[in-house]
Amino acid sequence: MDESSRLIKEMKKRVRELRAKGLSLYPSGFRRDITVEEVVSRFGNMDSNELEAVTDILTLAGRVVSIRNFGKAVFIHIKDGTGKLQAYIRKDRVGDDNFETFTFLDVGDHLGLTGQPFRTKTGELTLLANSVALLSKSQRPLPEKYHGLIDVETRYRQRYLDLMVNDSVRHTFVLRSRIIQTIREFLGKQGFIEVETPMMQSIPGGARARPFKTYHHALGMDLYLRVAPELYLKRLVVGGLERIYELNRNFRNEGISTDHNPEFTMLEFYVAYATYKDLMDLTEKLFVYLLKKLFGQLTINYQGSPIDFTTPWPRISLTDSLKDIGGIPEDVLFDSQALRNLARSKGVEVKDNEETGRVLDRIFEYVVEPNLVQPTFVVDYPIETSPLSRRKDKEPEIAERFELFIGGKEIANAFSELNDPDDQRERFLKQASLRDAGDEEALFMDEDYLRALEYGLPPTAGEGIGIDRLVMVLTDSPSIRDVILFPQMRKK
RNA sequence: GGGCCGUUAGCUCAGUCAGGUAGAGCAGCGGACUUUUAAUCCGUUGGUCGCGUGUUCGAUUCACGCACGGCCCA
Repeated sequence: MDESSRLIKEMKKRVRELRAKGLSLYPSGFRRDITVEEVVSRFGNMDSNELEAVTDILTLAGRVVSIRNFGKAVFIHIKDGTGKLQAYIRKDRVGDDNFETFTFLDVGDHLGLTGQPFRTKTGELTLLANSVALLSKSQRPLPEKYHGLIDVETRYRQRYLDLMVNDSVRHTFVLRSRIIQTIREFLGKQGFIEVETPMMQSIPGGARARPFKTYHHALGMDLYLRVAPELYLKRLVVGGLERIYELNRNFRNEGISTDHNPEFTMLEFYVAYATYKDLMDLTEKLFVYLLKKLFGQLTINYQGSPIDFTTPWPRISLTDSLKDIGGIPEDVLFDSQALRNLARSKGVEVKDNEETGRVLDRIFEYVVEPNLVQPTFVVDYPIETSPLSRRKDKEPEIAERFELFIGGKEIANAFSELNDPDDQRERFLKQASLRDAGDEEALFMDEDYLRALEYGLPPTAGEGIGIDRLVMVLTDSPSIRDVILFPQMRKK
């Protein structure tokens, strides 16, 4: 399709002609000695007179993003990884041969420049060029300079164009990197070590989710892409790694939405000799560290709503949240049939054989979750939807578990780990029967994991934080696709 | 999986209601211009109107199907 474009044909034809003339369109070896950012910081606050005294010859490089040609002089803007700078090229200064470059220069080409900084009469800091050198020829037209690239499909499929043209996109992904770096920094200071566990697993485990399946030819066996690292991380705690984390990709074979991408980044961390309550405190500390480090304040804006991370955050039980925030009457909450009827009346799809805990979950997602804009811990989940969580000693049907909600999204899920191998076996068996009944998200029995538990997992608490959703909140992005460089797309 | 919306030049968008084979700006191309910055001025090229089928003398326009995308729901 692109190949039939007249414009691209023209550009490629010109490239052939230039090559035929012996021009090097992709030369190597050009060395810049300064970035745009450094030019601005060194010379940005000097006035015209001060700049005239500057004798430094600067060498920089960047992509040409605009050209204003005056015949015997040209203004261009170049953009490098640090910013945008204007350059002024006069024929009488760079010489006739060098100035020839502008007979074939396109927006999109990479250019190397040497020259001195000065201020134009409109006051813009500009490089007065001594010489120019083509560093890399563009053979395709760039999106328009004023409106930029808007088409979301092109932005996702050809993210490099999006990054080139839309500055806020670059900012979002720089911030994403800083968020992840700061999390690692925090965890390191807290005595955690980072580990890497298999992404290809013969028994996918650790979360209720349908896995992707693949095949290893040499081993002759099926493998699954992991839906969570959880079971491997807890094996490591059995082995004596008491504070560990993994920050990497999970894969879930489910629908795509503004909050879901099939591959997504998850932080999971485990602390031996701790409970889920300790993790609530640690989570608050982590967020305060992040917010202060990144923004210098604890308040941000998400999609028009202020979010205040000042601690402590409210802790509310699942049932209280359904009553007080969701407006579900108490008598309905504890009446399985009434609950199903209510769910259906609200348009929530409920299967007949579905556990009551799952029904509660779905109603929660519908009536409570969107309202949890400020950071909120929801605690006390039913054991039946928490097959890897420890029971509360005094309420064995309730798990020692919390989920954290921010901006109406589930950001984290944590619990005191179930370390009783016999109870865990029972839970796996329950899941296996769900799987037999057709529940493709139910957990697989994992004998090897049970064996590890039989050696003794210390009392441990573990937490998972969805990094993509966290980045959404911190970068004010409405869709997960805005924080994943190459979101999953259908093949075109 | 369902509903709604979208797909027109390289990019950003009109036009479609009411059928008669399509326009603008930017970009491109030719020309002028040595402090412009959405440069300006003169001239000019460029389209499988997402794909297919149907209705019609005639379809970018109407109908149906499909593809891709977006939002909402599941």
